[in-house]
Amino acid sequence: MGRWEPNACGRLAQAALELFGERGYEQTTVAEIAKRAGLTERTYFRHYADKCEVMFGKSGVLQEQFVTAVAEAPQSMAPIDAVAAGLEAVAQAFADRREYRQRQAVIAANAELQERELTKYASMSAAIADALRRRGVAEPSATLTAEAGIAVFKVGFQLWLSASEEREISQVMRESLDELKAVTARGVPG
Amino acid sequence: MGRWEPNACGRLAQAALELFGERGYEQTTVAEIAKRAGLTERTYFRHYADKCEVMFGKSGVLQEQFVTAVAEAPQSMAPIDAVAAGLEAVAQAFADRREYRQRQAVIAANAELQERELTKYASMSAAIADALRRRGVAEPSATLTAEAGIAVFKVGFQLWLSASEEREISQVMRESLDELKAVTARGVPG
DNA sequence: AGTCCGATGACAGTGACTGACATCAGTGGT
DNA sequence: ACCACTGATGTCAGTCACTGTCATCGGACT
Repeated sequence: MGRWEPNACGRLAQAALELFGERGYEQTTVAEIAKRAGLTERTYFRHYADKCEVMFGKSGVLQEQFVTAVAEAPQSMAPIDAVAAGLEAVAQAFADRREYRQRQAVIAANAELQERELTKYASMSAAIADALRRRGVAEPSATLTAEAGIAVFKVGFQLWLSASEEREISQVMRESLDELKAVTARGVPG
Repeated sequence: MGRWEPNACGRLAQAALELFGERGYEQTTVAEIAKRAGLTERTYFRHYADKCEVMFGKSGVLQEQFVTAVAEAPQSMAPIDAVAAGLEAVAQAFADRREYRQRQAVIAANAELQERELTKYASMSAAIADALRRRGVAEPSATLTAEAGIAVFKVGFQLWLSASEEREISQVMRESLDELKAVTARGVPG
């Protein structure tokens, strides 16, 4: 038993999510997470760099999907439209809201987790900017377009999660992007 | 001597900046910072919540200036122009680049400090969105406009710091905002 | 059976951060 | 001058995140 049970990472992530939900992030020790997963504290830190990281296991996959979609968008597409393609691509990965709601509730309850989430978004933004640069987009346009895309993603994701009625996330993302385009439109009304 | 020396906060901030620059953030202990400031570790934590915070003393002032400018912009102004007024206002606060270059070099050298910097930006963004809402801007426009403003600030600040020739920061901010407007412009070229 | 390797356990240690209590400097009242 | 009061500081013990090191175990391969 114990040793050599498969999927140690997943068990740790599951245990952490449960415990953070039950008692809160700060009231949970890493030793407790490891114990619930049938492992030791030392082994926890061999799978996750710190106490936060266990909540962000899938963020790498998301980033990769986004970047790939941006990179593979037709060269004729404007940068902002390549980013839109990236948003469309990642939207496919989000299915049932329940999971994400539970997860976001845990993150919303703790400043340390929110801080780490911002880092993940920043990492995505940097990776997207990089993909845009490889498409020939110059600075500072690449960084600004990537930041705009992440802003749309953040807002769209939040809207999708908190909406009372179930909606298509890709639809929400498109609307959010349109909203951004509207508020940054050149002409000053009035 | 020792006790009751004035400006404990400032001495701690100065000591921290020096030590982080000399040996690096991770190679510096809070006890060492406190000692150089003529204080104890315990007193450090009475002035700053954690080891990072000592680097971000002035961020609150910056946020207040930005928010005030947004709030006081003429009601006839579009949201994005109120944010532009905020950018203009904070630009006044940045004088010599040397200070900021040293500071940003320290931050760039450590992930924990970068993470905290993102939190400060997020706090500014939330405060700006709040000011926009008080101007009657609805969601998600308020959040998107605020995020766009922060993106412009980040990019503009970076450009200003890294430019080879000395330039007016308010000018750089205006150009960055124009660039954002350009990349988010509706029409797809080609 | 013997050998090797990667994942885990055990243990000691550092440093960030906190709670509780004592102590000191300056202030104001008498 | 004396004394109470307040707020900033020092002291000390303790928790917990995180790390380095070495022993140990399970499985694969020969």
